[in-house]
Amino acid sequence: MKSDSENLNHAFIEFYEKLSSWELKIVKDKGISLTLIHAVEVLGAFGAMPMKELAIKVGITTGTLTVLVDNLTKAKLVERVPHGTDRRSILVKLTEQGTKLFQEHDALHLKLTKQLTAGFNEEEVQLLNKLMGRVNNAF
Amino acid sequence: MKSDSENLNHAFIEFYEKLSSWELKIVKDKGISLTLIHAVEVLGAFGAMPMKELAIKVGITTGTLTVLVDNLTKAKLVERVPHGTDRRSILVKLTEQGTKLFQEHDALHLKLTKQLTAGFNEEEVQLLNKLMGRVNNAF
DNA sequence: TCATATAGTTTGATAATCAAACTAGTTAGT
DNA sequence: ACTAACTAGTTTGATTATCAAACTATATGA
Repeated sequence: MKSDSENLNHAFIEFYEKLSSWELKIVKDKGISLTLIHAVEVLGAFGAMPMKELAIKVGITTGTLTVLVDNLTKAKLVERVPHGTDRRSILVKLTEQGTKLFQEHDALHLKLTKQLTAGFNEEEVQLLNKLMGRVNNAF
Repeated sequence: MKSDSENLNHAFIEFYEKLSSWELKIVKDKGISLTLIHAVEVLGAFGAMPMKELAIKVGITTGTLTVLVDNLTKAKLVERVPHGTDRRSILVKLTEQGTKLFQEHDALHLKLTKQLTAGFNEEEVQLLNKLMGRVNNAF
């Protein structure tokens, strides 16, 4: 007999795996890489941030990020803006077009979320949101 | 004011992002790739399966998977076993050593899950498990 | 001031990945 | 039963992603 924690752990893993596959499929269809959309998602969710911070959040080195941001800049999705007080640092910021991409992607996520909770009533959605919020805060 | 679905959607995305970063860090520390551990996780969770099915679950082409399974085989983590009825097909199966790696990784996940739900009582863990189970089934 | 640390870039090498061609085996329609 | 169409997996050739380490410019602390 498995413990409650083990069951929840496997539910988390299953969710993560399925969401990974979904996300991978979405981005491949658009011909972009998972890392690229991940960067856009982070910038969309947290706002403009320095290279270093973005690299850590996305899970790549700053060297790799330099190339990625070069490409994103060429594609007019982000721009490099000077950091106010530290002249070594550079903020990466979504352009209008980049924000649009983020919002489109976010809309796809929302559609999926609604689909996944189609059998839920309002209270259940709120409850799950509350529990997941507590999980996220403990991260 | 955001709708309940939007809030839940963003909770899901935040959870996914954080778990991605966590997983990436774990595997980088071990010097293995995200795709490799993903394959091991899928095999550990679902059991032996044909190349094609594994490729789809992991989100890569069968060509890429051939190389990956070659490497995993060299590392004695998986083995190719004949498919019972279809001689074109090959099952990829975790070896004893591969199963051990899976279990070690799973233990890390469990530790994280327990940490994330440290503030939960037993009923809340069960409830979250039940809700996530319904979400996973709707995928 | 100067040594040390940090942010970002560049470089050179390696690993991951894909699409397309290929081989071997299966299935369906006649 | 034959053959055409399909499917599973591998190989090949090219491209892309990635890293570690060296490098430049700026910041910080003793």
